[in-house]
Amino acid sequence: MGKKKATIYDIADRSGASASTVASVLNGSWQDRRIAERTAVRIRQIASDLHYSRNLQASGLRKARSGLAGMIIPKHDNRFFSAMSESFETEARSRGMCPLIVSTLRDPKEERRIVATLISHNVDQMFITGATEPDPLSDMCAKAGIPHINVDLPGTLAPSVISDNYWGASELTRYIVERMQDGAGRARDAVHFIGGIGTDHNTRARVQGFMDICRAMLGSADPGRVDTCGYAPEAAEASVRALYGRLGGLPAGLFINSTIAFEGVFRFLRSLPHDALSHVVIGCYDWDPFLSHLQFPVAMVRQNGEELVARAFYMIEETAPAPTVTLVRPELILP
Amino acid sequence: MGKKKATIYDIADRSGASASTVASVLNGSWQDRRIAERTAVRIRQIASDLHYSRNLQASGLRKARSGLAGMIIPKHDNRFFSAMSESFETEARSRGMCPLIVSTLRDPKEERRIVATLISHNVDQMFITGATEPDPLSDMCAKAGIPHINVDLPGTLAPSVISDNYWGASELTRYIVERMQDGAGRARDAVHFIGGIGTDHNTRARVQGFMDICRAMLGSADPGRVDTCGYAPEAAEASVRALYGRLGGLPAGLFINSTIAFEGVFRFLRSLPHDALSHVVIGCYDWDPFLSHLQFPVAMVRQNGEELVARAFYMIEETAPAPTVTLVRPELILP
DNA sequence: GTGAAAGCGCTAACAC
DNA sequence: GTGTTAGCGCTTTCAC
Repeated sequence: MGKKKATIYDIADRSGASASTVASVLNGSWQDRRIAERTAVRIRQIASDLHYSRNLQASGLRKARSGLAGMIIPKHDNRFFSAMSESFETEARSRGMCPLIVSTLRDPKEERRIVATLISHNVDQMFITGATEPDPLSDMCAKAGIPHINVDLPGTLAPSVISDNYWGASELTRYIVERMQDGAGRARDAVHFIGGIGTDHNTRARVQGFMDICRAMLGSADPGRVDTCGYAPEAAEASVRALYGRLGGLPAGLFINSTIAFEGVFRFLRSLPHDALSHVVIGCYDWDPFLSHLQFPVAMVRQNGEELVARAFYMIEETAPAPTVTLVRPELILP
Repeated sequence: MGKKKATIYDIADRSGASASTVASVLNGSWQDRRIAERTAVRIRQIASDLHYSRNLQASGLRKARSGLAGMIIPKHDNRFFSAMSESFETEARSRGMCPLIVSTLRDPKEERRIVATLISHNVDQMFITGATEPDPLSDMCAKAGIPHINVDLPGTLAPSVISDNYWGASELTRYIVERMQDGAGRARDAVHFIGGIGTDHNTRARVQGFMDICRAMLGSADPGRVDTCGYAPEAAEASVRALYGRLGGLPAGLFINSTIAFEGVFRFLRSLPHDALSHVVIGCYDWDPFLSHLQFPVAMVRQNGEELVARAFYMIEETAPAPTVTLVRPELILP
């Protein structure tokens, strides 16, 4: 059964029509060709009898396209990126394309290997999301003549659509500092930044926003209050613990840079007596539903993955887009 | 730059070799053809000068394959499925295939549409994961001659690899009941099951395990203690609240069927005085790292997505596999 | 060790 | 309204 897939020739034979007639009926171009309704119906009937399925490889080869919309992401198992995947699928499908999403595990070498594979599969466009080194990838796409765009992390060779990390961090910091001031005058009256990677573009923008607001609202911004200890929970846990030791207690405010880092911080906080937490204002850059339900309130910054993807599609469809950076505001979610 | 991609003919022209020689050098079959090392080197040099990239569409068309490993999943934005995606990618890549993962949003119609698309793209194999109606999809794959397998939810027309839900639920129930017995003799000394969909295969298996252990350990299993109220947090929250009202307090044990349902239950529990929770034993079928860090202990069942995928690959590579069901044990994670 | 030629399934230009 | 024909870029006999 169905050993060999039926082709338009099989249908042409059975129907007495020619291959091109069959093809145009089956690929939707029959209106233009003014094929008779009767012919079309007959052909479709036979096609379904034979379980015909169009061979998009052959079609694509001929048309020099594939109908595949390619996207690379760092990880599938991540709320932010998996939400982007879903938006990407929706947008791709609404354009009649099949989404092809592949993860790179943040490895620059793997990024290149995978982009090469997608190019070989003739993807019609490439979304480069969260790439550690976007420019070499842009280069590869350019050489293959494939429209492409950077998402979430910017590059210099193609348009980029990224979160407004500076704005998000500023707002979150402002929220924290305002709340802190209710109990001003105490010692340890500063806000501390924990998590992220110092060389990462997004972390840098967030630190910048954090520092600027500290300077504006508190009169000073001490770099010693920023610990970009990485994203690992263990590192973040160690970081708060050390901080707690140094200060002899919790600081007035905590800016945690990602939910993953938050996991570690939370582990430490949970070990403290309950009322130790009552005076610290906590904010987390990134969103997770469970954080809304803890014993203490947490403000969060939720990135707008959907909008990032929508804008990226919009931009990639421009002719000759300039390598500009488009910022998309995240949302501040208050407890 | 790179407007038109280079083909083997461009390289043939420049190198003086024939297209077939170039092709075999560039696709790895040159060892068999005993192409001279010198020729190979020269060709590869020119290929890289021209930024040649193999056209897998043309290659696939000719070889009647695509190099694509297809998988459908219900959702990307889900810990379990996104973890499976990562395992799937690893396995696919190690076989030299490109993973093509598409989500269906649990809509049977969309499932069929997407499977049809993947078939049109000539995927070499199809992994049908968490499909609400797997059999029609099997049918489509069979007619197209595509090896396929069901994962996570079983079908009757193809081999299936699924979690041992009965075992997982039994173990979780046993854990809960054993702990409950420490404080036995109280009223409200029963364990209640909340969440999931009664008609869903997996939920049914879990309810079965739950009931069997209740019967074995507590002497009776009251169907009134099972509320498959769906997966929505709101529904689950309403369910515990009602239960609390009926019993005049919390039951001795709670079996929450999924982390999503848990979110709702948690919302209610949090509203209770802290010591109200000290006597209830809580288990959650499914795993989320944040649940390990709550104010009260939670036992969890963690499904082994990696093993599911590994087994599925193993089975799909069998010749003429029977439509058997392979069970993979989840892991009980104690607080 | 290498080349010539046929053909994978489809589309598009042109013919009638 | 529909048929004929020439490829898309590659692989694969078969020939030498």
